Amino acid sequence: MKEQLVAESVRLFEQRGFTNTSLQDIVEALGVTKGTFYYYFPTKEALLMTIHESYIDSLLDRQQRVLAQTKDVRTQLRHIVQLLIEDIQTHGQQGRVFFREIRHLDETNGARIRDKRRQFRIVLEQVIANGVENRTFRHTLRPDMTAFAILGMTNYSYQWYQPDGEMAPQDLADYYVTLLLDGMEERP
Amino acid sequence: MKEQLVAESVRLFEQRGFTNTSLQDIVEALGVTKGTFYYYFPTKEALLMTIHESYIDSLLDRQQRVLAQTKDVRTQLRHIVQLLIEDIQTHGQQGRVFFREIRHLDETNGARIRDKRRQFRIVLEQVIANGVENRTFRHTLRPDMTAFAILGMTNYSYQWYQPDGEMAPQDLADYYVTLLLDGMEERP
Amino acid sequence: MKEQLVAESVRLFEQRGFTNTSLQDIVEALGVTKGTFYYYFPTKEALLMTIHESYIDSLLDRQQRVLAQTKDVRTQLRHIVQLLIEDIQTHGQQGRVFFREIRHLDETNGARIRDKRRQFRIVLEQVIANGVENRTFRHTLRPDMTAFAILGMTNYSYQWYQPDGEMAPQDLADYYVTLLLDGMEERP
Amino acid sequence: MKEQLVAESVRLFEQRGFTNTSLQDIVEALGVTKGTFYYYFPTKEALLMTIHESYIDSLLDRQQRVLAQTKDVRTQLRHIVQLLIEDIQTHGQQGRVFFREIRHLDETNGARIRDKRRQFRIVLEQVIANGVENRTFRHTLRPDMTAFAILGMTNYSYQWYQPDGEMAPQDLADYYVTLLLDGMEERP
DNA sequence: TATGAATGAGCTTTCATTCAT
DNA sequence: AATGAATGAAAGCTCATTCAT
Repeated sequence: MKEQLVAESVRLFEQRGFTNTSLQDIVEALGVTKGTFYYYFPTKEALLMTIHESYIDSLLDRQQRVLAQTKDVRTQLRHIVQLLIEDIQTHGQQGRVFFREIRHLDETNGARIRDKRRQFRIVLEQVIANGVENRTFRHTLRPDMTAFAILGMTNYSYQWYQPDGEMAPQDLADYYVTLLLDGMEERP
Repeated sequence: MKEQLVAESVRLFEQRGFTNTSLQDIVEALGVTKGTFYYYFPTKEALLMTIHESYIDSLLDRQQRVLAQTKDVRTQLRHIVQLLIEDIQTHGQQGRVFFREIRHLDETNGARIRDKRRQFRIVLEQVIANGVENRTFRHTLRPDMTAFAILGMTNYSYQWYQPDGEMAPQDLADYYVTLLLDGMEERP
Repeated sequence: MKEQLVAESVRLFEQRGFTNTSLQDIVEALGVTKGTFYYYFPTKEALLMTIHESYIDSLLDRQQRVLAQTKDVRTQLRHIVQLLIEDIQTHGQQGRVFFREIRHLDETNGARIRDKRRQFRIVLEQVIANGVENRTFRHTLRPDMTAFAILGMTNYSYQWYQPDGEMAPQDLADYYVTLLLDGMEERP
Repeated sequence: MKEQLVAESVRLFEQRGFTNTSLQDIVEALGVTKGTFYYYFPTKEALLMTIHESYIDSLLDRQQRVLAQTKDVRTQLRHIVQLLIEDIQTHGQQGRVFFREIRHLDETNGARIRDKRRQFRIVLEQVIANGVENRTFRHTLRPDMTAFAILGMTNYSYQWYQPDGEMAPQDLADYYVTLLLDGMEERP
């Protein structure tokens, strides 16, 4: 039941937004009553927090596994981008809720999630910094802003990319990595 | 008065979000009453629409001016990125409201804004396509996804970039353009 | 309207208690809507505070006037008892709400009201102390506990005394004062 | 378990009031579940009734024993006052709940408790009436109103008297009895 | 004897909106 | 051009109670 509540909420939050989805909407969709909801969650915000935390924890976890797999920074970068893009297919709704509704967490919870997001970004920065150091990446690269650029690119995909269209997630990820590594400019 | 209402709303919407800002909050901040608000706007959503439309119209307008200035695609690309990044300093709040609250427009208005956003993107795509055609950009480039990548990168800056920090908007824009054109990889 | 809301609330709170009276009950009794209530009071508790404060302020005010009228402690005592007893007829409902529902004020408001109640008691203590000093009252009298005794006696009247019965408020007050001054014991 | 439920409830009802204490609060404080509660009590109100009835029955019982001990009305009066005052130390919480929450009993139960309270008062009235008849007490005394006065005095002590302070319960009882018998006035 | 899941009615509060003035 | 009183629908949340196990 708790899982059903989470699943249904993700669906509705993604469609209508957190504030525009009432508890009534959620429980009605499941054919239960509001009392049931409050048996499992102390507040509506706690439900949102559950969604956020499970999402970011999963990302962090998979990011760590990527790092453990290989020491090659190009491959690490590629896998992190893949991880994010392929996630759209499996957890797109949850991701969109995650990126959009963080503002509705209370101070404490918001800080906690932002902290974990920062962790993810810092790991990415470190990968880039390592690549700069071992001369895989250009020495003029700034790891921080480059990480922001990559995350902007991938996160935005949640808004427009349809994984069931002509282009497979893997292809989009590859395209982005190539774009990032080689740049736009034609070279002889 | 109408302008004051818009200005104050932008401030509040950015801080607390559209749904979490009540009309009461807005009019109280200006020391007027709700009646006043309804003299100038038929609904709360109409106010949001005003904010959205003025924002995107201004962007489209400036984008057109960029295109008129030069025919060099590299320069056009550079100026479009600059336009978006420098906008953070002057209209950051409005921008964040724009990116975040579009969902609260009604069907008609939402469609209209999305349409104008699409226009902006398509122009960017066209610039890229032109660059591909005249061999400035790599022939393997996909204009659509590349445009999305650029927009993701720049839009995300609204979330993290502090224009009053160590790095000037112009610098960030330059960094992004270089990153886009040259890529990350070290080349001999 | 605000006064009507207060008046009706006093009636209902006295009958059913504060917690058992819903806003719905109050506004329904007046034929208005809940919105109307919240136009005049920020919370239900604020309404209760209004009732409490107006009650105790009135008592304190009348107590001061009693003190100003005469310097004779016997008369002062008599008038304070009269003040409390006669109040049952005019403000019995409000009084019962006052004695009963103070617990439902929040910390700040509760403290404020308790403070004013204490003031009333301390003035009474002072009257008694003065009487002891000038040998009107027995030198073994303890002003504090005697004041509590008097207040217990009078306050309890709000629970059982029916001012429209055979005994007029003035008579009850006189009876109590005599009992207090002379005691129960038969003396030759 | 039943006794634990009662004991914990008394504690909580006294602190927060009957309506403001949820069953959840009670069972949580004991580390059991709501089902357990409903095994022992059919309703929340039944629990309140148990508290009331055990309290008043005990008072009535002790009052009867006082009467059986002596026929001297002065002593009877003294012992009844002592009984009530000393009770604060041993059953203050229960007493405060008793005086405060009777309104939350349903019609039948409320009537039953009020009836027993009346019994207690009537016995007290009878003691006074006997004293008047045998000229121990003044012939102008009205037993009914005098009983109310005494009860007001003693009951109010539950609100302010701290039995662990400087004054022992026995002392307060003695002080009150002396005040009642001798009055406040200095006599040569 | 006790649990835990679920109910449903009711609660206080919020808020966009209306409208006579 | 602006006010202030009022509305009504809906929101998040609480809680006594039920019941199969």
